[in-house]
Amino acid sequence: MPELPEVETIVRGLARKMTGLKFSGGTIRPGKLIEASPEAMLNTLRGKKILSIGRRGKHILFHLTGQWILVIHLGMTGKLQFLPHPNRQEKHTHAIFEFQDHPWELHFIDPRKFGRIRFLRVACKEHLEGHLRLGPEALEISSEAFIHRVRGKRKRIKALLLDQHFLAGLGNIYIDEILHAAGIHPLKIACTLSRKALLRLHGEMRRILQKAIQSKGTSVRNYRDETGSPGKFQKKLKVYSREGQPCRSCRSLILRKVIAGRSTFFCPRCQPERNPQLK
DNA sequence: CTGCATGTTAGGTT
DNA sequence: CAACCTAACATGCA
Repeated sequence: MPELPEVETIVRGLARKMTGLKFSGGTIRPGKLIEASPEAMLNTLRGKKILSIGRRGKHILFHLTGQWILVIHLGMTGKLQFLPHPNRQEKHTHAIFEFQDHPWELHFIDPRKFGRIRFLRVACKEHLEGHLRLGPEALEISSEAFIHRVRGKRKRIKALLLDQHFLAGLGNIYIDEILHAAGIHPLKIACTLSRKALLRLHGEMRRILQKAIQSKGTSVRNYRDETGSPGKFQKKLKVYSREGQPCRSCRSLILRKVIAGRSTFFCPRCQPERNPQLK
């Protein structure tokens, strides 16, 4: 569920409350969500201080003393909740982290278990990048670098933007919204898009991601921030999950089609498959 | 019961 | 090598 704006919202919230805290212990359920054993992870964590909390793509990064990084990916249904200690665990709580001299705890909850908690010791930024293997940040890449990166890519634009190795941070919801705002059909082959179209795509990507961060993310199903609050951007969605409803720009009915294995929503009029000036 | 779900990746095919 | 599709992961919801 969480894409860049949701992860960014969580990271900002956690950074405000957790920077400087020192891990004291906790409870970790063994399972696929956790690399390494719970004991090993708790032993490594104990006594480490949180220097900063950041984000790379959809990964949450807790930078700790001793060059350790706690990397959390929320998958589809993962949640992080910062709660007063002690707090009851939910049915699908997989880890609880506790802190020295601080009466709050961090819960990691994930019903579908697509999330991951990893622990990396990295000497430098390049080392971390080698582990994550992500493309440039969607909100950091320049328009020229973006256009350059699309060159030679014969993938459908929807599939290309979903690929985290190409660009990090976008997911199914925001891609549909961005393509609609840019007037680009999701099946267009990326490298056939004009320079003008790519400039517009880059601009709409920035605009929509920033607006979504301002709205604290999109809660269409079960996304919640670290306090349990939903986002507000779902009120501003123009195409996602609106199959059969009129386009808010032109009143044409929104279509749904599976592309790259994912539900894709688009307006056939605002996002023509063929170049409009050719017809 | 069926179908679907905001993510990622492995494996097979074209 | 590039790109496509499907399945798999595990659970909840309409």
